[in-house]
Amino acid sequence: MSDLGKFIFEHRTAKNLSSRKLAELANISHTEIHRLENGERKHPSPLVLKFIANALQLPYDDIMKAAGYIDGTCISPLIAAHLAIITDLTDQELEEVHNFIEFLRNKRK
Amino acid sequence: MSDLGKFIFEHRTAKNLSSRKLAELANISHTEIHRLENGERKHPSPLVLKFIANALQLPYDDIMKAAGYIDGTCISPLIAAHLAIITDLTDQELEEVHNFIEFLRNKRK
DNA sequence: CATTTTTGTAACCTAAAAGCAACACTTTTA
DNA sequence: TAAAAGTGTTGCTTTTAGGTTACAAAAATG
Repeated sequence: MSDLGKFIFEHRTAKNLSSRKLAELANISHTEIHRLENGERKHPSPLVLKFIANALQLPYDDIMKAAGYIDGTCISPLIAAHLAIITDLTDQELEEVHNFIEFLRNKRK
Repeated sequence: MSDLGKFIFEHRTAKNLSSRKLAELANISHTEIHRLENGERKHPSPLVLKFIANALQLPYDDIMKAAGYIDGTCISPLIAAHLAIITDLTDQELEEVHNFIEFLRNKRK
């Protein structure tokens, strides 16, 4: 079973939804749900993934990640702006920042 | 012209590439480039977008954003991990981290 | 200026995504 | 326990993404 298949199946069953019921909520065919869960659909369109994410009340990015369409994590533009400060740092510099934060945290106690 | 169309056209011409040349680099047909730039393709697959991003030497997330497939900004898992770390810091501690980053940046020169 | 070469566009074709309908099997429910 | 509704699965059909070829206009080269 594919990564995306597991993702949909787990969350669907966790909500006690049949494939038909999920399909109805997502406004797609139940057949498509079945194919996605069984890895028979190689390249599903982001649109149907969005419908399914909405129906399952899950973040769109999560299902896109499960489908292998994006890697990493998506964040809001607001947080991204604050984060932009450190985006030019090297991995080693990030490591130093990491240590510094640990130092700050220990200083609390 | 669509958002994605503008995106591809601007970056292609900025690199002095013809649609045929870009298509060759991306291993897709030049017709598809044409259709994407003119907004004739409603739902392009993320796969061809990835090919084009690679050919144009641009981040995959940027073209996905232009296509409307993701919103917000995508960050690497590494940076995401560091972001998770600082969520519990106080404003004053964040200020100290900020200063520390400035210090690191100055140390480079 | 004539002739290649490049470029954008359109017509046609193929393959894959997605829907429709029917099928067997299970679980309700009266 | 028999009818009915629900569930997973499988052909078949429709639609659309993407490729191949062809063609006309523009640009380059002699």
